[in-house]
Amino acid sequence: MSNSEVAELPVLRDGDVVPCCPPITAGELSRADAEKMAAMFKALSDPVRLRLFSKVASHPGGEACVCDIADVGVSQPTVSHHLKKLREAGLLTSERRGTWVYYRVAPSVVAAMAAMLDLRA
Amino acid sequence: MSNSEVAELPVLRDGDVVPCCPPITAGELSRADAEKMAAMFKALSDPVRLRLFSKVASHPGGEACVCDIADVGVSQPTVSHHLKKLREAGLLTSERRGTWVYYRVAPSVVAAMAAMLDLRA
DNA sequence: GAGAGACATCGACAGATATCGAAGCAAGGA
DNA sequence: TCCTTGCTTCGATATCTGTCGATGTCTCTC
Repeated sequence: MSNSEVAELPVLRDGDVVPCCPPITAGELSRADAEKMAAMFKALSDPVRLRLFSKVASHPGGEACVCDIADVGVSQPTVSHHLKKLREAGLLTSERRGTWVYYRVAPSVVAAMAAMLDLRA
Repeated sequence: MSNSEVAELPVLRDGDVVPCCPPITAGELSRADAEKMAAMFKALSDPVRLRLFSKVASHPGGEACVCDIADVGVSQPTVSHHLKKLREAGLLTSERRGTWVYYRVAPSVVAAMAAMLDLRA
């Protein structure tokens, strides 16, 4: 990822919450809001990331270590790469406990995306 | 319908409806479902497309002609390119009436995406 | 400490994507 | 019929993205 272009798109740190953006029917999106929202959707725009995300989301206890979800048909570095993207988008958080790293869903961000898509015309 | 391995990702024609995919917490996503969902999210993963979409969605009457929404900071061919992507993803439909082409939101597809994001842990 | 296992980062590369100018096509008006 | 306007398609190009093997870092065990 090339550093610092136009939109600063700050990298989210684990645990951050983004209460982003009005429903998409509320009016024209500002450029800044559009950038934020696009970044979140982009995080879910890859089949591998989507499968990783759903594995975490559906895992008992609400969290899963990488070893539990890594079987998605790509190499281990690629899995790590995608998990990083999901983390940076604020969709997942990670925590190291001993040997393993556990991921869990950051609910508020996903809820925000769902709210934006709530059409209710 | 569950035949394809490599997921041919058929281009959607205007008016098609995709009743796609279970909630993301319901369990692991199949490869095919992940491909479908990723294609929809990818359509909204660009700031320009997001702004175009919100302009259509928030336009009085639920539809807008290209001339009404084309001011998003990129050239007119680029606008057309993005509208085509949104059409192919099933998020917008288009109809020519005389000189102008009108776009409107395809609600069912967007509702499907919102449903998938409905966490309800 | 040394070794092993679990993840992350690095470097490289093929394929996809966004963007533009130019050209094409359709519809309406002079 | 020709011209203008609205929109799409085409061709070119710079940039981004997904993927992998190799390597680095952390932690636990012996």
